[in-house]
Amino acid sequence: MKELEKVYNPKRVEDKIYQMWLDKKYFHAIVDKDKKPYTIVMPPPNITGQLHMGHALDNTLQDILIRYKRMSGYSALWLPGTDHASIATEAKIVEAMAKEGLTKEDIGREAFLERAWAWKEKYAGRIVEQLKKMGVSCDWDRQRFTMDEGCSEAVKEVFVNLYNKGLIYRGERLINWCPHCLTSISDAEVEFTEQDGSLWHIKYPIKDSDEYIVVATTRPETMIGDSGVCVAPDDERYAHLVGKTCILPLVGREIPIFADSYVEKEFGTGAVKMTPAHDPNDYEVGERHGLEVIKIFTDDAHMAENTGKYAGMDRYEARKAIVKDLQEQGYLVKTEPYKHNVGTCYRCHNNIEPMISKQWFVKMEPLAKPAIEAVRSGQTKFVPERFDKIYYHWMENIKDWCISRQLWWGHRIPAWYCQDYGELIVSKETPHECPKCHSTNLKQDEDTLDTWFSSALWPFSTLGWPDKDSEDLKYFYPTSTLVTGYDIIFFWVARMIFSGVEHMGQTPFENVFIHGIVRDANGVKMSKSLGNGIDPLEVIDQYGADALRFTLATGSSAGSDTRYSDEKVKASRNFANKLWNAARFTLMNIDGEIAPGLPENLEQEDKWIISALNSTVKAATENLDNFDLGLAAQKAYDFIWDQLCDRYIEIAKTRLNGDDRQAKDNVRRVLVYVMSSALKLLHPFMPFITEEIYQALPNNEGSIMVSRWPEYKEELNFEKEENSLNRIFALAKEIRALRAQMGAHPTNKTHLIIETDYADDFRQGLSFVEKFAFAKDTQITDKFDGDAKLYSQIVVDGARAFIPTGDLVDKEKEAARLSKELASVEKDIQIISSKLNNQGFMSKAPAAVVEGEKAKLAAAVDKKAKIEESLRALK
RNA sequence: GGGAGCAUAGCUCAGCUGGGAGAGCAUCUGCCUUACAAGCAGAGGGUCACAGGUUCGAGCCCUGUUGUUCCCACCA
Repeated sequence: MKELEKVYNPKRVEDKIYQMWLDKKYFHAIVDKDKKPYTIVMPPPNITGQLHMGHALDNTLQDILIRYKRMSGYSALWLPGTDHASIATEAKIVEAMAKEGLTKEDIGREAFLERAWAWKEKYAGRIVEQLKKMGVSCDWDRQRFTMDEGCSEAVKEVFVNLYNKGLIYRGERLINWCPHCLTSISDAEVEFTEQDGSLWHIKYPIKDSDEYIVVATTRPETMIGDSGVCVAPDDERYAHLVGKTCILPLVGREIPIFADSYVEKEFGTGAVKMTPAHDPNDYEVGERHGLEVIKIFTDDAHMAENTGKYAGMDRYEARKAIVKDLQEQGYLVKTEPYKHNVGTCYRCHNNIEPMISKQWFVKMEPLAKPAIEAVRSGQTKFVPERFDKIYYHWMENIKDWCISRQLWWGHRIPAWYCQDYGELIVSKETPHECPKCHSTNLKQDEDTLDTWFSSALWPFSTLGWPDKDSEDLKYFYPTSTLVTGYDIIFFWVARMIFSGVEHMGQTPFENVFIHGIVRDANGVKMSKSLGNGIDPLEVIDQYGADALRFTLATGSSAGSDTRYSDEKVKASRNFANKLWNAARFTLMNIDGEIAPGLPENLEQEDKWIISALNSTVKAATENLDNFDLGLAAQKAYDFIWDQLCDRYIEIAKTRLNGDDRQAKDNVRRVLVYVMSSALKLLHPFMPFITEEIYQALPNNEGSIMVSRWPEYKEELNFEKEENSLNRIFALAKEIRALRAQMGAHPTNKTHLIIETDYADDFRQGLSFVEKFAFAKDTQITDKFDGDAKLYSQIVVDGARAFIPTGDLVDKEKEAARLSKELASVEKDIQIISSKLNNQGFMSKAPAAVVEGEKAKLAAAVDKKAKIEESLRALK
């Protein structure tokens, strides 16, 4: 006999088991031609990151899938890694240096990178250790980093390939500039937020005239860089001014007035000042009309030297100063409050500044087309499906991707400039001389690449690409499922798809399983600034990793957000404890060896539980295959708690406490069989506790995580036994309800007579009828022949129970109860009859449904008669 | 401006291809029944947002309305 602690203690179990799994190399996937591969690449967490609920959810879902597939006989690879997160990491390091009074420029690029690598060494480990606490079964031997040698090789290969195909180019464009991070960012990295602002109406005098034109703007400070005023072509108010010149107030520059359909007459004054260097729309219009591009901001969003008296001012200081000057000089017509959307940096949330700048871009259209086709043709499927629309919309309207960043931490752009004649050399290897002029005076481009440029290659760069002979790549690519949040479909998923299609000729994954975000108990998004985040590690410390995982898995469904609350985790923890005690019971009742597998002779109740297990296996497996992970978990939960614990274990006690050695042995074998299978079903969700219990059970297959997933078997369906047991449970339930109403104490056992057409079934289950109904001296008969007046009566489908009123006496309550039952059954009869009398129903409903209704009616009529009889007896 | 999701018990959410509404938590009652009080037994509680439509039959399908959340676009 083996003793377990009375309460499950995850802390004692989790680390020990995780280490065992590591030692046994169970997470390590091998290229096995006899098995089918199943591959997941982990969305690499940032090295700046700490484990948060988003990671917890994402990794729980991945671990559930990979464990399920591993147990189902796949060579299951879950490939982990971390992301260098250039902009976020660089910001952290700059911040840390600032505390020492240092800047990047003070220490130089090389020393800075040394610090960055040191940071990586320290913190990449931290997030990995935190992930392990979740119980993730990823192949740590294959762990990768976006800036490791292989991934860097892939980045260079891709850059050079795309450049040679003309899909990467360098040019001056209007880009999003973050004055705080001091780098360009891509369109996807701009977040628009609504801000309170003003719409200033400003007079621009017409040259050689007393007239003026009034423009409306939200950004008066940019007027210093204005190079035109634009009106709608069909605007009669301004038709006479088109082609004329106006004079820029405060500056005195002469700028043209022209027409373009971009302008809408109805908005503002119908006249728009044009600042091509600092507004994306103005830039486009400016291109069409050959406007001068005058850059007036410095990189940190101060007024540049060419802005005269405003030079050196911050952009918002300058705004105040300029508005004041305009007002004093009589150019300001009016100011109205105006709410508008302003682009902010997704990292630091400062207002971005559109700027004209020379950057590197990926030409997107040729890449997007086949990537759209990959999803349209079903090579990659989104789960849930509706996310494909979001994907299409983005891909179809995609603009070129600005990939260069003015940062040091990242993949340096593999481009060199000949300092003598300006020749551009793009190459994987560092060139020694200029191919044109043989000068050795070469300088590498200072910029690095967008972090997402390397993440985009993750599904194949981690498997050995660009080495096309890599065994891993051949076997594990394309990967099976990508699990990620809807918030990075654009940043990451879309870019992986077009990269996979372009460089591998094959989409990177069969399925993209999308989940939502974890919100707090009030439905508010968890965030650092709000301080409403919950630390998964603290939750694990308090309730155990299994409880957290189970909560996240059952609480979330594909594509939807989920709310975290302590109560939910507590409920999961209670479930773990329930399971633990079921195991404790099982082990307490086993001493010595027991034979493996199921016994020859199965009792009615054995068949019932086996059959119920069998159905659960089937349903839960289907759920897992459909990515309904929460449903699968719920089914395992219901089976374990309601069927196994509340019923079968109670039933099993009869034989376990009896004297029949053979019966005892049989029930033990069934118990162990059912318990083992249930543990397996639950293992992907609660890996630690299931492993701990499984290993304590006799005849186990070693570790549960490499055991065989339970299979549905037709020969284990026992419909008859399920029906008869369900009848027994129903009757016992009614009796318990009656007893509760009468306030009968469990030790107050009652005499019981059961009148039923299923007498044999009830006789077989006699011991647990008595157990569940708190009865003794039970008689089973097909015809009751006592004096009904002396009994309380309980009626269910197919059976009637009689309990001497001496035991339970309140006749009035009983009459009320029976009357209520009668009313309910009468209502049933009425509804069913009206259906059966409905011509349409009879002629159009499927035969099986009609038969079902008829059977229901017969049962209800029978029940009604019995209740009426019982009521008469009461009087 | 365009698009998507959601609306079911007090709360959080299930509800498969249409066949008489479920769970957990919370509430109330009674139980320390030798696996488990992190438990057991019982009870109450829902016009399935609203209005139409399709159907023999609608929580589920269709249309519209309202509320709510989110995504995209960015009219200066």
